[in-house]
Amino acid sequence: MDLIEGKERFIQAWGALGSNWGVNRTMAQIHALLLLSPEALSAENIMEELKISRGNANMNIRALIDWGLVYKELKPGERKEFFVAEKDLWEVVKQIIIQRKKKELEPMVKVLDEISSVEGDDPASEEFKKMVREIKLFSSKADSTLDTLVKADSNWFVGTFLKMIR
Amino acid sequence: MDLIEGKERFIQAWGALGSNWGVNRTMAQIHALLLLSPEALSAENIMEELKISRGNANMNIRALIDWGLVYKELKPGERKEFFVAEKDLWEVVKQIIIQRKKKELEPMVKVLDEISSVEGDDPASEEFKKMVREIKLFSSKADSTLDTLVKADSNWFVGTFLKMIR
DNA sequence: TTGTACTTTCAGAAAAAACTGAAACGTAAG
DNA sequence: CTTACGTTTCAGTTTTTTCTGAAAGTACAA
Repeated sequence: MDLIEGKERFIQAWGALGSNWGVNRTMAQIHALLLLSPEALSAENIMEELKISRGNANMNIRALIDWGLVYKELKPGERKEFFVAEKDLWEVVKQIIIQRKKKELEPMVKVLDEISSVEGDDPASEEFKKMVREIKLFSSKADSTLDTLVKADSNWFVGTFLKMIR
Repeated sequence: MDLIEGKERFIQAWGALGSNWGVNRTMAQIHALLLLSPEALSAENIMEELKISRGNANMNIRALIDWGLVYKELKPGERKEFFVAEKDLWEVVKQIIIQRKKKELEPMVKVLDEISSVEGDDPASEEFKKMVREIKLFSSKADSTLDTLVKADSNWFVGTFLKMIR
């Protein structure tokens, strides 16, 4: 397998993976391309390599920046913008956790709070409220566990964690 | 807020959450409905409550069973099949981890193995191989961490983990 | 064997998500 | 001010995903 082919395979695989992670296919492919690229790339470079339109490239690059997975880089003298990926994978995972926690877990907790106030003391209502309380408890625990995880650093994660819990 | 309304809100919210977790909206709504239901429900019950077609109900129920999130329950004397949700949320999360690890992480590791054999010792190829090795290392660690996590039991998760890592 | 009650399948329809390309916009240099 | 170079936006189109409904399949009982 040669380099071109290898890159291609990786970009495809990373794209497929991303599409299950709240990151659409193209967004993940752009990230993959940047991950493999030692130098910063311009929007044009990305459009060419992935054969996508300017609009698509621009929108997905912005989204990656919002997710904190890609950074803008301005070269002195150049008017064009260049982009580099966050290459520390633990950092990438952390960013995804942070973003998704905010976008998913927190709204869920809000709904749970609201619906825990259903009226009625019949068995069905009591049952419902009990289930809601349980889910709320679990969510809060998940929330704070993720917070702690995100504060932990890379070395701790890859090194100590495993030994500690065995 | 009354019970009907509360259930409705919960089903909507759980559906939205699921759609970001590799579980489609309807599948997650069926799971939500079953979670709230003290008794097992038939396909018909589910079709009515969620206003979906028989085909859709059937396909999503099967998928939930495949994911290990819902169980079939046969009532003696009844020909119809009934369904109950796995109600232990830690069990639910574990199942999702197991399934997604298999469907996503493992194929990724396979691709990484393949592409780590790119030929060429020019700087670009070396750079590429270095990146691939790093990603592979990270993936393996994630893989075994998740394995360990999945083996741990619910009480450990909700109780000890937090204290341990603080 | 036939009827009945239920489940499964799947082609086509509908809905949702992603992409394109061109026009509008912003900004620095001339 | 105007041109040149680059970025952003978004209406319309394409692609992908999900859903429907009817037909086919299965299994038990009479």
